[in-house]
Amino acid sequence: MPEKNEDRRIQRTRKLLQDALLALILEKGYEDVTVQDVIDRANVGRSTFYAHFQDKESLFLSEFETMRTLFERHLLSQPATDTSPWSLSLVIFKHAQDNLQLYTALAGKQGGSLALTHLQTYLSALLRTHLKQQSTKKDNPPVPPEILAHYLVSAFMSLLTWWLDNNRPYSAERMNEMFRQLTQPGVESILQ
Amino acid sequence: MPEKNEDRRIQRTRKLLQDALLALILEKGYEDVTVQDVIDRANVGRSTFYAHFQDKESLFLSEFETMRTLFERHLLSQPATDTSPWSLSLVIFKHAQDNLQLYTALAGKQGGSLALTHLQTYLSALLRTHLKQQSTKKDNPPVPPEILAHYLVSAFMSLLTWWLDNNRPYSAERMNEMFRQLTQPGVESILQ
Amino acid sequence: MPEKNEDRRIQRTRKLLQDALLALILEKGYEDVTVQDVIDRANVGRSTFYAHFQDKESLFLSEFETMRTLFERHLLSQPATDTSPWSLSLVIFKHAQDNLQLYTALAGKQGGSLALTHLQTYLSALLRTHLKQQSTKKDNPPVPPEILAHYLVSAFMSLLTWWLDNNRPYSAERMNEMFRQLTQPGVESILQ
Amino acid sequence: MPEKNEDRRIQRTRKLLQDALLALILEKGYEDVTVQDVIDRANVGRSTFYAHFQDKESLFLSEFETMRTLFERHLLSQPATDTSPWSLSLVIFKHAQDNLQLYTALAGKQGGSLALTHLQTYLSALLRTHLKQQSTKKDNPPVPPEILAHYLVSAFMSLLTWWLDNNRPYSAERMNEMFRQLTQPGVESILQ
DNA sequence: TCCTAAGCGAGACGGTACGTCTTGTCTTCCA
DNA sequence: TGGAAGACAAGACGTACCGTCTCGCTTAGGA
Repeated sequence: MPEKNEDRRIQRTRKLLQDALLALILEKGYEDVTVQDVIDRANVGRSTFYAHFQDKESLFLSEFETMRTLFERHLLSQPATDTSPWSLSLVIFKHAQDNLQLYTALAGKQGGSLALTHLQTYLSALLRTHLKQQSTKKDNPPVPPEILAHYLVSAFMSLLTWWLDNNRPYSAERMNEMFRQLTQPGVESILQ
Repeated sequence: MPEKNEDRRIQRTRKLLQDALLALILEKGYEDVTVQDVIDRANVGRSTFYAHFQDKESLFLSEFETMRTLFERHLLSQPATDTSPWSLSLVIFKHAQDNLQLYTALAGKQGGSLALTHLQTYLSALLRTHLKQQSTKKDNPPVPPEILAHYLVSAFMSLLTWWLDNNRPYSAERMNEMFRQLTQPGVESILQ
Repeated sequence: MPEKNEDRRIQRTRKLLQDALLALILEKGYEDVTVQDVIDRANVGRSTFYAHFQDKESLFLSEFETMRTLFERHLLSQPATDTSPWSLSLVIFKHAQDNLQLYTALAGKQGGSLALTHLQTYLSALLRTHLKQQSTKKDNPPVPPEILAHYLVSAFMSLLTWWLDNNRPYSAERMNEMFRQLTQPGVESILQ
Repeated sequence: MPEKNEDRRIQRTRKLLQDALLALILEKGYEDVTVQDVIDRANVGRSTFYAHFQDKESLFLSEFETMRTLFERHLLSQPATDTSPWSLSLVIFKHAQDNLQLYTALAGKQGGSLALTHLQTYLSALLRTHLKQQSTKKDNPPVPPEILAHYLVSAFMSLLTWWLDNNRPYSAERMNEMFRQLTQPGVESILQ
């Protein structure tokens, strides 16, 4: 089922724009990149940019979607060991390791707060899906599930962004081990 | 030694601008507020704004400084019970409760990510000061102190911002108790 | 020797474009019509337009040529009465009457100044041809022939465009009679 | 009655823009001048342009108003000889001679058709005012007054623009004499 | 009491980025 | 193989903010 060539041109232009933005974010940070910068870098006309994306934010979010798609494909290809948050977080750390530039541009300090907000939302949803079966054993837990999820995702993201912003001095596995050591005792004491 | 009237006028103008920004942030979010909005609200001339602050960010950071000063005065007035992170966090939760509008504008979702970055930096420094004496007992801790501090501050801030953004359904004390339950077991297992 | 079908298609496309432009000029004026408007109206691809005409102006001038060709065919079919400017102008008034839409779109107020310039040039040439034999009797006429021709054509066009833009309240013959009454005395006083 | 300095700044900027447009029209014609050209030439910010004029056309019309004002001041300073159209036209020819650049940019072939339309309207009104007392002696003139005025103004303008576009080979007085010789016999034959 | 310096409002200004619009070229596909 | 469809580069448009500036008015505090 071959794509139309026409579609291939469109995809090529989209990719040019996405790659240009990615490179520029790493150079000067998301906020400082202008649409003009992007189209100059991508060698693309101004109207072409706006034919593909509503604005800079839309382009940025399309990168986020790219990352999400890549990640979910990766997740499905993994042998399902268990459903604990810490096996999920390990998959993410490793995926970030393998897609370093993309993750750094999105979640690193150059990426602005936009992706972080979306990442928080996405990971919360993922965590909820992942933990479906592990319903709370207690009827009245000392920490409401909503706060628990919020906390866990924030804690994970703080380690992930620290890692990306500090040239990854530890392996993905080591980072995940730290994450587990910091959060597992507290979480388990609450869930029993 | 009374202040000069001239100085009083200056302070008055600064306050007009700060209050105007604060109100506007709560109305439409930091990013969407323009300098024109601020000076219209404060009934101040454009050049007056720039005589007092370099730009919108400077004005915003001056609010942050206000909060920091208020907080440190409050901290010193507290009876020093212990130096654990969780007694410090309780003081902050309570101070936020008492200065709700200020904290919401700065650390809430309307405040943008700017204050959060500064808050992270400030709290990390505060935590380090607070924990000075509690040097790691282990020579080679499983989690480096830098990461530990980063984690703890992030976890705290995630609870604080959640609380501010969700109309504070729990008391400051209850929030702090959750924070302790979530983080203390992990932290102590590392520090022994 | 029948035309090739291919040629007929080409002529058909040209006509579609010309008719589309004509209709659009009458609707919103030459200046406000865009190439996109024309090809939408003509149901023609963008590249097809540019295969046939260099730009909007070329298409417009092709309409002008159409009018010119039609007019000259008409002129030759007329019995040659005399060669005075006022018998020529009568032929034009009558031809305009018979090709109202075309003349209105080109020479009316919707047609922009482009056609008027060309019309001025064309009519000046025509007038010169027509008046060849009537060389100036005076050696040093009080009004140089160039100015005389310019004046006469402008005066004629002012009546023609007024007539087209005001729903032709008088007959072609009556308009021509006015033109003669206004201009003939002055012209003859100069040529003696 | 001194103007405010503030107003003087505004007038200065307006003049910079008007002069820039005038010069650019003479260089490349009204249609080819872009707003960017004007603001570059005037050393003015883009938003400043739009603070003063709605668009290029507005700026152009402000030049027209300048010309009109200058002309009317000139007209009032003239000794009122008689009220015939040909004494009025002489004043215009002479005023054009004295304000050559302005008239050339507006009414010359570089000026586009915009000014000509306005000029036609303005001169028609002026002519009507001038001829108020000379009511038609005939009850049913062979040429309606509306057409007569339209014709007379067009004929005048055709001589004026020819003169400006051809480096004024004759004096203003000579041009006006030609205008009179061409038009007066016809007009008087109609009005008796 | 004057007067001189500073704070201030008002807002013009140059500059830059935005998102929209139109042009003329180019490529791809289909009948 | 010609034409429909439409992606594309180029660049002008009018708008929105920014940070600088010039101008007068007011209002002290020192002469």
